[in-house]
Amino acid sequence: MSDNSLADAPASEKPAHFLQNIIKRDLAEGKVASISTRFPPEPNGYLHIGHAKSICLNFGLAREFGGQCNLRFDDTNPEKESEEFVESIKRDVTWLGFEWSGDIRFTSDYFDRLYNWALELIRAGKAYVCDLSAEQAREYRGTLTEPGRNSPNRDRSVEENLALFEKMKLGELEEGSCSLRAKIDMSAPNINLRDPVIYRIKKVHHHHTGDTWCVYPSYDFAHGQSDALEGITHSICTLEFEDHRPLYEWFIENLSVPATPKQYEFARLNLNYTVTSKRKLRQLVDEGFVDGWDDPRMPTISGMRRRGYTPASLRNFCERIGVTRSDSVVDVSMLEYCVRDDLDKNAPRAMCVLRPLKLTLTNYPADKQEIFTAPGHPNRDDLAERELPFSSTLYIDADDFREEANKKYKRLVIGKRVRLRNAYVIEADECVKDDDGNIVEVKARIIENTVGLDPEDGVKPKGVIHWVCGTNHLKCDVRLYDRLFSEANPGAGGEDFLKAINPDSLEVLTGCMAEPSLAGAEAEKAYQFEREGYFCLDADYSKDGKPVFNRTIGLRDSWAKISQQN
RNA sequence: UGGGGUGUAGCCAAGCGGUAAGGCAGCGGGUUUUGAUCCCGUCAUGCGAAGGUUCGAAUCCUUCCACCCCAGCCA
Repeated sequence: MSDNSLADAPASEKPAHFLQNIIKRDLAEGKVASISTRFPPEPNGYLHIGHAKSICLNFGLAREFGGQCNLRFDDTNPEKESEEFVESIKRDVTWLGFEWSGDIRFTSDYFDRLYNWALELIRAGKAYVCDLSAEQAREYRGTLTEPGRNSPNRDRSVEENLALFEKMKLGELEEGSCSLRAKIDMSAPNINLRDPVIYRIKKVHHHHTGDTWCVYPSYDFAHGQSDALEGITHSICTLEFEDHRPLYEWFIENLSVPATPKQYEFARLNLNYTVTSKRKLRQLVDEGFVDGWDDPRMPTISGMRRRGYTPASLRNFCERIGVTRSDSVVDVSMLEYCVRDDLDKNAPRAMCVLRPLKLTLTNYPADKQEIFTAPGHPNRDDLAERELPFSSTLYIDADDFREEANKKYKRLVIGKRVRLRNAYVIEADECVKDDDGNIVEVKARIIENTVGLDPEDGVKPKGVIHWVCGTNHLKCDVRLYDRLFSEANPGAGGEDFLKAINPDSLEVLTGCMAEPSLAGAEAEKAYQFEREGYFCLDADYSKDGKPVFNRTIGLRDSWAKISQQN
């Protein structure tokens, strides 16, 4: 008879999302032999957490199904694009852990072929040069509820169109004086089909093609054909492009393209208490609300990297939020969970006192020093142990001492005991105050024979606090970050999103004291400062030999809730 | 008021005619030399609403409602 030994539920796998299902079906039905996707950023800003979702999706799908994924810079608008952005994007994709197939692609590499396809359209009578100004074109386009009217130039001869387009290309016509439009249907209910502009004159230097061109293709004209050139099978974009799909398909059907890519849309990522719009992020940078695109408070990939987020935590986050077609706003706690999850498992532990308070051990010889060893991680023995110097003068965190407190407070209180992490149990006797009544020193006694042991008298300490040696520690600054916006949906209801900026998003602590082992900290490498949170050295802020640590995220803090209730 | 989409818990999200997965957050408890981690429990008589079909509906049909996107020579 069968037993239940195998009846345990198989590790429940994440259910496939709609794009995985489409790909499985296409592969099974033989529609495609293998898949090709692409991540197509415009190099006009730094990548943010929303792009991470797209990157994980496109590269992830290719990896999962044994296909390929290209990195393509969609650089059809030289006015906004630059090499700086190209470089940052390459760095971010690589850092996230993905590798693009073959060489990096640029839509601008296809400008010649795109131009020829424009000629093909003109010759077929499916495109024309329109002399309407931008304002006039808007009037002719109609509205959401009214059909548009045909441009007066709609029926120009092929020859004339060819000649005019040639002049556009040669730079003989002024910017804005005319454009090349696809001849589709000015009364189409889908406004994108009302004779969309496919080429415009821009006498602008291009970061990749220099001054070769003074006409540039529009996104709609360039994207699908670029996909076709690269043999992209599944062209994945965000929901707002859904209305463009008929146009995408119109070009593919009406042009002699080498392949027939298909477009699919998914919902972009929204995170509460965060803005994910290049325009807004650029504004924060340009107007000095943050230190730059990679300010640790920014939701950019470079900012998060500097803050201490790990590639694995971001990938895991993108995996957990799912891929659907419904608009959604993910709670930041989901992201925070992912970083803590990764860092808890992998970050070596260390002690750092953020707000030092002198602790004198009155029964410990002033000339004595011990060295304790502490594990690198409470449940991993593959991480190196650390050495902790100990002497009669120590520093503890000011928050960890109170003259008196109720029983919920499990730290140091006069007359009570507490465990110094990895060292002795101590008991506080008195504290010293300055003229203003501020506590400046605590005097305590060690309880003998309590390193690794409970007190022999049976009076166990209720809590554990961290500390650092008074004579042998590393001085450092610590930057504590809070959310950049104090409203869940910055800019909601037509408000200026800048009004939702959290004035306390940054707190710089100076005079912090860390255990000596942290002297060897490397930038971006995560440490858990025990009882505080996860931190990493910031190479840019650290100068003059004084290390500066960024707090990636604090530990979950159930004490905060308890203490606020009282 | 045209076209295109989307509605399952506070948030994300499975489900595709057989009686509401999972995760995050929350709440309760246990372990603990991190008030962390970890572990256990709890959390939708309900699937935007109302009708209808069916033995049976989140799943099918009808109507309605809400929200998002589109009128750049931006992407």
